[in-house]
Amino acid sequence: MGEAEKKTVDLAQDRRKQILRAAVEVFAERGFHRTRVSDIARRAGVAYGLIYHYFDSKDHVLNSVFEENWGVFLKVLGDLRDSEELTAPAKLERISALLIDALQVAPSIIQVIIQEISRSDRFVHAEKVSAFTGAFDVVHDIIVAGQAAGDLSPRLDPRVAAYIFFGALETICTGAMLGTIQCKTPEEATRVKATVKEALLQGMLTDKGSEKDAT
Amino acid sequence: MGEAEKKTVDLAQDRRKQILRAAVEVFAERGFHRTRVSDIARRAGVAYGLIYHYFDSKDHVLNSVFEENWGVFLKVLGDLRDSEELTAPAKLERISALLIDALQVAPSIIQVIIQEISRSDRFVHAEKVSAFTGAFDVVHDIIVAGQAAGDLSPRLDPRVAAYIFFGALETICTGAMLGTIQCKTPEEATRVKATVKEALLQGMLTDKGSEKDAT
Amino acid sequence: MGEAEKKTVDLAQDRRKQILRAAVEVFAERGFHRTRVSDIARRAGVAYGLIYHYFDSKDHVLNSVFEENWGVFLKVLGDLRDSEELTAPAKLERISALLIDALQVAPSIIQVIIQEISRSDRFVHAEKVSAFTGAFDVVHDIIVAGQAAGDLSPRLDPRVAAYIFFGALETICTGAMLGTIQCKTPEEATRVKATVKEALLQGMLTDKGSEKDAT
Amino acid sequence: MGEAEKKTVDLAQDRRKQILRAAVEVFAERGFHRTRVSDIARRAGVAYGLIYHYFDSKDHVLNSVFEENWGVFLKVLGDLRDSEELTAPAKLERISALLIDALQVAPSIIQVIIQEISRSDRFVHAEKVSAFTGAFDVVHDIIVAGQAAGDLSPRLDPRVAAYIFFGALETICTGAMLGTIQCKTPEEATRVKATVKEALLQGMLTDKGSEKDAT
DNA sequence: AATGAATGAGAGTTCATTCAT
DNA sequence: GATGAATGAACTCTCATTCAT
Repeated sequence: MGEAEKKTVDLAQDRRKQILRAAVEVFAERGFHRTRVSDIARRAGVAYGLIYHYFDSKDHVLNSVFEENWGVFLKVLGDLRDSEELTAPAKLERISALLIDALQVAPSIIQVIIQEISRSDRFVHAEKVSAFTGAFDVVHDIIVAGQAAGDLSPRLDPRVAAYIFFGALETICTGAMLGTIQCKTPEEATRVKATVKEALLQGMLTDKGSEKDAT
Repeated sequence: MGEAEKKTVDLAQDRRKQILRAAVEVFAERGFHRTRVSDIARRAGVAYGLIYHYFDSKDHVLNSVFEENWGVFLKVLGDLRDSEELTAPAKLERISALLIDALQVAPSIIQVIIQEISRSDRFVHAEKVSAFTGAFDVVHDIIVAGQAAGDLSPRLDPRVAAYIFFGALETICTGAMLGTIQCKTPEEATRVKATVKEALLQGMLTDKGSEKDAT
Repeated sequence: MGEAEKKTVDLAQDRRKQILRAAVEVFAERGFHRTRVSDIARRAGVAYGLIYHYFDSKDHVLNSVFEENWGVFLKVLGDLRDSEELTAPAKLERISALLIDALQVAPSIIQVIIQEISRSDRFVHAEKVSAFTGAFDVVHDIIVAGQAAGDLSPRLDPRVAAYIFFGALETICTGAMLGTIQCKTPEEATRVKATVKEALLQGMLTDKGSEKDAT
Repeated sequence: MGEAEKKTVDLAQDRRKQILRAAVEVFAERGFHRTRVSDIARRAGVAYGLIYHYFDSKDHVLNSVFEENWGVFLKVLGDLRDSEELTAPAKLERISALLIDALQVAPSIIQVIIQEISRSDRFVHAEKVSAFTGAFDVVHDIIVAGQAAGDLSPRLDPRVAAYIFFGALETICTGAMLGTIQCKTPEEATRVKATVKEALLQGMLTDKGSEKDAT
């Protein structure tokens, strides 16, 4: 490939990324289905026709957002699961930290993924479900391994626990996006992480509460 | 009001309920915006024009679903908060049990509320946000009170903890609706409730895990 | 079915017919693909949305034109073939007369069918091809039978002859629609029929021409 | 003009021809309006922008196909008409032979011309009509002359007869392109020509059929 | 000459909503 | 009350054409 060709390809990739970035922004603001193709175009500063140069359809744009962002996250999750250096609780803590940090770096992307992952066409678009279940499976595996190692409570249904873990994180993302959870500065993020760790790992109870609760 | 008139009103109320029930079903199946007014009508067994006799618009139908169902739940939550007989942890446990039980009785309603509460039109429709924040505030208040009473960990940011609590329950609802969490029989429900209690209140860690984690 | 319902059905059928008539007119004038759905609507004096009440799509409108007109013609052709009272030449003559008469009664319909039967999406829309081959088969059968009875020249390839027969008629239709063949009055029609009969059955040659041509 | 310049012009002409050839192929396969400019380009192995160096528009490409192919045919037809060595029937036979032979050499070109000549845009693009009427006039003139010479039946309306003649040939072309008329090998072509001659000149009737028909 | 990114008019289709019956 | 025919705004997608490189 010559220099000139390479440059052209790069430019094309840039345009693609530019459109994708714009799409993420407007999807985050208005939601996928309230977003018109022309909204994406306007935000990207291009004609709407151009979007069809780079993507097959509006749906395809969303899918690309998923693939090119969630895929990376999934990869990291997978590596984490397979790591032998960390205990299960440490892995879970790491995952929540990852997500909360991502929230600071790229809140829109997280928002879109979280929002649209559970869109009702989920029954139709298998990729999205599998995107979700992919991450779910990792957490599920970590919990099972943690129980086997004696680090996590054997009284947890690992499947339900994985849902709880994800749900907690998802809602924090939503809160962050709504601005009802402050999570912009490193300090704020640290505070959020601490609460997640406390609530999910140590439990919300104090010893006192725990005693009373001894049913 | 004469007998005849009263009967007419009752019949009208029946029709309204009939449409609302149908709406909940199809909203649950397809999501609000993928549902056509004619879908609701077909499910209800009426002509679609009739829906405009009882509701101003399609949006209005959804709002009614919220008001007439979530409102009831909110009332119960409020009463629970104000109860002086229960500790904060017991109140939280009660709330999760309420929701999980509701999931068995009226899964569609829960699904619709959960699905649409976090929809992107939330910025537009204030009722829905307030519907959500109404419930959120209750949980928040309970957590704050629990911390004050020494029953709940003072290390929790109460706002974040409330989100975590809600998120966990929300995702369980989603899992139940997707069929990936079994929650139909009383036994299954009990098991789910137990995991929620264990994970959120006691924490996922065992003592062993807890020691290792003593950072 | 009550009177009222029946009337409603009739009115609906009327609207359908009204749209179909308008469609035939504009298809004849501009061709199918140059015709916008809104053109049909304007001609029919309705909103374009209404067309989608009665037809699934623009394609469907065309298909309906085919089915509801060509189908009738095909039926007549089939009956003609099966008639035992007429010789093959008489049947062919009858067919050409049928078409030329139809041209006076409903020129637009004939034009649309002729024009669009050979549309290039013919490879896609099997109905139209079969519409054509249906008619073709009848003529083919008549020619074969005529040869067997000794009424038609055994030197004809029946398949090619059927094409010739149809092509001659088709082009006359085109000419009539272009206005280059006068075929409006009964006298003109008679004259056209006579030439068709003369050219196709007797042949264009005179005896004199025939002798010279005796290769 | 220097050698180099001339070579450039030739190359330019080659490119033009290359595009035109590609256009004919895809027009034949998909029809003019279903063909995208990019289809032509892909088939020609050039960028679609280049087509606009050689042609003003997509329409212009089609027009060029007409002019540069039909024009040649028209010239031959004109010469044939003016020939004093052949009788009218011989001329007609020659024309049909010309077309059927062309069908073997360049079926796509014939197909495109036949298909698009009778398209609905005919009212818009005068060239195409005149292309058609040019050929029509020749046949018309030949028939009139043949009648005057006593070689062709005086009972024919020469205008209608010319249409019949053309229509027969046109449909044979269509059949050949659809593959329903075998016309590839010289033997097959001969057979087709024989049927055309028999049907149009001698007539389809046998003497027996002729007697019965003596109305 | 050659490329293909960029543009935007234009077309088909959907569906919430209105309203005459 | 009840129906569904009728309307048209809104939206996605196509593709001929232009133009900077």
